[in-house]
Amino acid sequence: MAFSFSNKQLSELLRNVAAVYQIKNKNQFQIRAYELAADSIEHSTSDIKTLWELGELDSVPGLGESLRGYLDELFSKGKVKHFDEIFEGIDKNVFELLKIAGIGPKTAFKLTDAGVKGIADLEEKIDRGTLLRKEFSEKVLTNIKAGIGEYKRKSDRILLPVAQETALGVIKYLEKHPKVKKADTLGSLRRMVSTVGDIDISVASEAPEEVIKYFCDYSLVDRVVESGDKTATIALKTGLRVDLMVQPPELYGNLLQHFTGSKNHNIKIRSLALKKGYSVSDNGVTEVKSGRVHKFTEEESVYKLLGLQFPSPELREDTGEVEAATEHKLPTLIRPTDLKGDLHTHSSYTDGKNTIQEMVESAQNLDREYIAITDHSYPNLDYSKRIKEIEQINYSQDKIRVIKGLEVNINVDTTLQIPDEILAKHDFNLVSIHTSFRQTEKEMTNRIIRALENKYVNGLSHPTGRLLLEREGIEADWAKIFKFAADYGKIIEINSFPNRSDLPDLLIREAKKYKVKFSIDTDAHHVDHLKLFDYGIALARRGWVEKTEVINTLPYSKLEDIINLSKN
DNA sequence: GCCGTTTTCGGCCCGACTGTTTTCAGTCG
Repeated sequence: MAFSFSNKQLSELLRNVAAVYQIKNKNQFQIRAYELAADSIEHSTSDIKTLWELGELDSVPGLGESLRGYLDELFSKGKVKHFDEIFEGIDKNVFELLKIAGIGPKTAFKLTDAGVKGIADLEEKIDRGTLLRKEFSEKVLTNIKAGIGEYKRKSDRILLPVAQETALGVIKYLEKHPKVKKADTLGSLRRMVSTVGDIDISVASEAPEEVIKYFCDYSLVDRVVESGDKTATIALKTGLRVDLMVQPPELYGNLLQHFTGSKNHNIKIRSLALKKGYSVSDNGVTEVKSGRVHKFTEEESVYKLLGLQFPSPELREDTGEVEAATEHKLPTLIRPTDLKGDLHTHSSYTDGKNTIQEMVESAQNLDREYIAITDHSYPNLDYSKRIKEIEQINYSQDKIRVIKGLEVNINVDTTLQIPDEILAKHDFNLVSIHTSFRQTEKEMTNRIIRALENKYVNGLSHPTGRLLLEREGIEADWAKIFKFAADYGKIIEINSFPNRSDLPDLLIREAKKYKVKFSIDTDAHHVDHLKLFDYGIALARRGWVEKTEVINTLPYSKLEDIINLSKN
């Protein structure tokens, strides 16, 4: 008898242990070990329980002998005696209160100790004034109350384009100030993570106090959370937080470097720097012995001083890029200008908003060399009419080639939604899952591989089927699917649509190991969507993808060799 | 509690801001 725990549940459990250790004033490095293990599990592409079953837990970084032992106990007995002892005397409401910004483990503990039963109860007790006492001053409670308000207004994370739009508004406002020399995004936004929790912005200026005051006066501000000499945080009316970091222009490179990488990237860089005798921060790179400070206007110089190849922001996640940069073996990442055409788009024949003609004209205006119109496999569709229309467009002009494509549903019984005779009349057929997302891993893997076995099928689109902030992706044996795709020349799509961003970056890295060929597509359902390539490119770069691994970097003439296009 | 091009012990990234703090703890990124 074994007990099941998802990666998310496991990382939450370890984070809770870390929180209680903080309350109990345990060794800070022990606390960090638990947090690092939680991060590692949360970001793992493999199911931790499956790894445990295979006896491969030691492949997970951050899981040492002790933690592997605890997980072993957890999976076999359903609980861990050591953890139960740790949690003894700790009200479980502590963990709910931690969701409020500004409340950490110690404050959460003090609040539950004072009888608080959760977030709603906390708000009520603050309003009634029953919490006011020495350890919770008026100011502290006002701050917490504002934090609760923001928690209720905002969703956990927002999609990258939404964050970018908000950030652009702030940056445009900042750039109007005469003392602002430069302004950029930082953090997860600059790394182009598909969902973003808050917005970080950098400014180069000789007059930080003036800029910070100006920032706090931004029209969409709900409240100023904090503001000091060189940084400030505001909460917008939407509940979203914006952090500002200011440094003089001669330290702007150091600032960008300090606040772009993930927490673990930064820790690794600074540890590595220490071994070389440097202390790295946004105030410069200091030679520990002499105290000499290196200031840089460009962040490239920081990495150069440390003897590292420059890692593009998208790579700075501590997933091997620091090691690769040490050996100067970072990949040459694909760029937006490398893409020659789009291989996944829809028209008004199915659920697209524009006609084929309109889609083609827009694609041509965007300098695409080709576009595949891949409408859904609706059983009642007039396929001959659609094919004829595409052929006529190709006949009438030679500026852009239109590829007759389809996006075919894979039925739950592994068959395809339409017969082979229809597929055979098209030049590019993608398959995808649009129903029954919750099959077992084994069933789903079989379903996808059966579909890819069809000789008329060229590739798999939006492979995991995830919808960010809405729906988890399917469970499947990706290693098996990637191996099959690589062996039989089937393409795995990187879907640019921001709420899909599918494959996820870590699975792209997995797929690369099997030498899978990708396509980067927009999945456009409207002419405006044809511009979404940048998000697919960003995702591919986060997955370390190079130009040569993506088939639609090829010109039409070379593409024909790969997908056997019929002459039309 | 983890980990190793200073390996099985002794280290473990760096700093800003707030509150009420006269030197620091808590929180955050």
